[in-house]
Amino acid sequence: MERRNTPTKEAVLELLIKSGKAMSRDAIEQKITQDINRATIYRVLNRFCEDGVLHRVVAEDGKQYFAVCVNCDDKVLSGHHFHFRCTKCDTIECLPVTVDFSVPNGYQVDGVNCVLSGTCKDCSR
Amino acid sequence: MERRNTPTKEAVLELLIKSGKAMSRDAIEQKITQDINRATIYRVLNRFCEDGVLHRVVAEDGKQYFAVCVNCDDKVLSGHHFHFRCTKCDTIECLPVTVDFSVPNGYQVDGVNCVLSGTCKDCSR
DNA sequence: CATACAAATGCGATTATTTCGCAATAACTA
DNA sequence: TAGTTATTGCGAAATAATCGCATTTGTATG
Repeated sequence: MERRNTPTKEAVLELLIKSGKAMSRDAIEQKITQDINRATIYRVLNRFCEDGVLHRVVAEDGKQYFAVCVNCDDKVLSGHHFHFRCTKCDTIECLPVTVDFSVPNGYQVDGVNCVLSGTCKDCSR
Repeated sequence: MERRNTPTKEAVLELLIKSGKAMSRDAIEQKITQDINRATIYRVLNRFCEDGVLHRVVAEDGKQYFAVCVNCDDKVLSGHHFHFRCTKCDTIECLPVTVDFSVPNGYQVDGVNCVLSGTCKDCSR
């Protein structure tokens, strides 16, 4: 199952890089210039997640958001970090804030999904 | 809009207290003895959340889970705490681990939704 | 105890998100 | 250039959650 380069994949990735935020399938479909099928967008996103190109966040609205984590060089963002969902402008962004925790004995953590919600710095003025 | 006591509400709350975990509408409908309509369960749960009796968690599966936070006296659990979703037994529980963070200037946090996933202590042996 | 008002419920339909199967298309390799 | 197979489009389907509306029921009042 080797990957192939397609205009669709490139367009989705480029959009996510340019936006600098985490986007839902919905938002991607709206913002993207070309016409891509809904199911295809999901498949592209899921493949990118498998390949470690994107990471997936599930917000309190139950929807999946995908981000390319622009600052993956950043040591703070390379690990698990908080996400912030602005309920005003309805965007999700990666916060440069590491998620720190220690679980009780016997628990094995495989995934971390932390989303804060409220008003972002652009909307709070 | 004052609240009334009904058998339905009592049954749902009792089940959640007894379980000691966060349950989805689905799980509640399965475990509860009496026959309650799906929409009603959602309405009961939402009302309990409004009244501060339950708190709502959205897991990475995009589903809503409701917990009564058995240890609300516990100073750790009274505030925002991590939740743990076991992918083996598919249950969600409140962890006695506080969520600590400090957001960049300008952000105003209204909600916290933090879920760790993996294998719980019962399933990891 | 009977009555009236509004909250709560049941039911069916509806919206929204995500996935799946299958046929057609297109990217890569030889 | 041809063949293999990953990728896409399309329609259907699965799942979660909500909504409108008629009916039931809890509670306060006379």
